[in-house]
Amino acid sequence: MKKKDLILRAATLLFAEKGFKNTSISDLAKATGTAEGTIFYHFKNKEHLFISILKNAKDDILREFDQYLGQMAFGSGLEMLQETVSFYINVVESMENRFLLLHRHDAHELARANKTCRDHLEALFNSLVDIFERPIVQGQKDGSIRKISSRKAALIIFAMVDGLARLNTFHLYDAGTLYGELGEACCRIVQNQNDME
Amino acid sequence: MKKKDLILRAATLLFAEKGFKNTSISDLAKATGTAEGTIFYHFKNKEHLFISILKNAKDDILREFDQYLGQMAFGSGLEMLQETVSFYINVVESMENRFLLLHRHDAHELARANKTCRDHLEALFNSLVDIFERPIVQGQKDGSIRKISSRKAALIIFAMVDGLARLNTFHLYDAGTLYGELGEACCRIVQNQNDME
DNA sequence: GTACAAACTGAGTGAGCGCTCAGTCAGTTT
DNA sequence: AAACTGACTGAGCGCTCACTCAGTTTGTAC
Repeated sequence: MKKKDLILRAATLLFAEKGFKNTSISDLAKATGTAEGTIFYHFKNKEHLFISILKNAKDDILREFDQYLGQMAFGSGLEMLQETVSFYINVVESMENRFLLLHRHDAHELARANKTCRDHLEALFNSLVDIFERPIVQGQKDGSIRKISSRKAALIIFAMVDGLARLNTFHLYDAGTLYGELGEACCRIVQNQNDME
Repeated sequence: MKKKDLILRAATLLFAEKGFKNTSISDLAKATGTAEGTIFYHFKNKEHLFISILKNAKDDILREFDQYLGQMAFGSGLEMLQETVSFYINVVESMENRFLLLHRHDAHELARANKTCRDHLEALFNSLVDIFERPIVQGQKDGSIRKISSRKAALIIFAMVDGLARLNTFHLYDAGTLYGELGEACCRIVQNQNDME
């Protein structure tokens, strides 16, 4: 079971770095020190290999959030939201190649043709939005967050946080310098304020 | 000069729809009713063709904003920002294939290896952020927008608006239902409020 | 009508691709 | 020791790709 894991690990890196189409089986074989045939012994074809990686990435990402958010206790929903946002940013950085896989177009392309792939992607997307929705719902109970559609607020915050993370990934802007403003922006979007209509 | 334009137009569509790597010269020749050789007569190679398209897309997008924002007058910077956001959303939809070109990973990939491509992409990115920064600066003059780094605020709003537009493009969520909340979120992020520190 | 260049053609080329398959080999079972 | 198993190999197949080039057509000036 050694080579199979080697292949999975190397493929995650290469697909994230160079893309699915731009990574050839021969690249993968060289990177792992295996024969090309070995790759097809373990995975039916290149597409199935990609889906295995996608599934792993999904599980890894969600496990990371479950572990962190499960052990933490928060004073208010708003506080929890703030923590979630900054943890999300950290996770994108620490699991850079997993997120690169998602931020690339490859997965979305495959999803159009392949049901399994689409299901994994949608499940992951929904779970990520869930992560932001949970603190919003709690904040609405404890009064720290105003009454709005929790799903819509979660989607907007997700779009903002993930959009910023993507700018970072593409090296268009060092998003690190924006994290302070990011937290403040989130607060302002959802928090209760007496003088607003 | 007829066939050259035909090729440019068809390539814009196909690269946006299927991606750079997934579109072959033979696809392009079929779509335009030309011979494969004609494509190489007009463009040195596939990469140069892509860069021509990228340059055109950049010019088209920026012209669109210049035309609209040049002719309009706004009551306040905050109002102008609101209008800019909703206009941005409209432009992404009406120029879907140009933005798809940017929202795909292809351009960013090429940018890593090709200086010209990187310059075009960076110029476009900076111009897009400029579009959001301008109303913020004005709003800070007329008092409708609080004192923050205008660049940082513009980046955050750009990340949010473009992130939402991308969700739409990838059909992960019908962002149309979020546009009301989007405008409100922008307001809350930047507007002056007496009871905030 | 002739001359010449620019625009265009499409069969052809070699490289690279995903994938197959007959076969090797170490380790386990009988 | 014979039979079997599962992991692994790499030459090779059919195919697609970006790109070339010798040749044809079209447009223009005299």
